[in-house]
Amino acid sequence: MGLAKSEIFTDKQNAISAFTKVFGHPARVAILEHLFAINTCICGDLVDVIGLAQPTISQHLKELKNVGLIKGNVEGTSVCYCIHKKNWTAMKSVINEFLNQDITTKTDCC
Amino acid sequence: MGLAKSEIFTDKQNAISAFTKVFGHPARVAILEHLFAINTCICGDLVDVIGLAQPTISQHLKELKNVGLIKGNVEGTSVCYCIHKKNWTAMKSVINEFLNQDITTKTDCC
DNA sequence: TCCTTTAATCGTAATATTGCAATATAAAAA
DNA sequence: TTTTTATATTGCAATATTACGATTAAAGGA
Repeated sequence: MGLAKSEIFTDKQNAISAFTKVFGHPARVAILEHLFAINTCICGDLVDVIGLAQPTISQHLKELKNVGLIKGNVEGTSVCYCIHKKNWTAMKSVINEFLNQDITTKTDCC
Repeated sequence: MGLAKSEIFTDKQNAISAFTKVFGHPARVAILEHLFAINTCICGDLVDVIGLAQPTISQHLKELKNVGLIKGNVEGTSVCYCIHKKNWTAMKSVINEFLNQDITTKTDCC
């Protein structure tokens, strides 16, 4: 298979897994951290910062763009990427709702 | 390949991606939501609740256990699973630190 | 126009993931 | 002891992911 049966899950469950799936690779975590750390947006030097080949970085950027967490802007021969603030904030509230489920009233079974 | 070059990333980056990777499948999100919703711990009726075959659920539970987010307790012929509270809380702080990076001072490039 | 720079895309190899049928295991019940 | 119940494991097929070399595309400069 290799294909998740997403049709049997809720939209919210699929949304949570879609966002977190993108975070499920250290390169994409590193890319996002760099985008946050650098005040001005970044393009091709991600290749030097991360240490993966250019096509690999380009592929990871594409996945980040596909879920809407970054956006790119063509500037001459290079492309400037940055965090998509609005979508990042929206994603945060979805993930936080999931992470912050009430744990206190539950009794451990083991 | 299909294999992430985890050695070129920091421990924190790898930890973030390890946790979120587990959330990157709707079935595991659904399992965790159910474990949170049911006050008493749950074992095999996850198969009915989720709608995947028993070996598939068992496999997802294994992955959740491997990252330490749930724990299981054998009770007769059945196994009682529950959230590993301490590890869940620790995971939350790691993920939250990543999600809550300062976004306000950054200027959009596009 | 031709070259350089930058990034995307294509093609492909290696590996991982998802899902399930079949089977194994282990404890309780009959 | 045999049977039932509950879960884990094995094996496998289909698909996805990761990574990169080679190539392409598009803009700027010589």
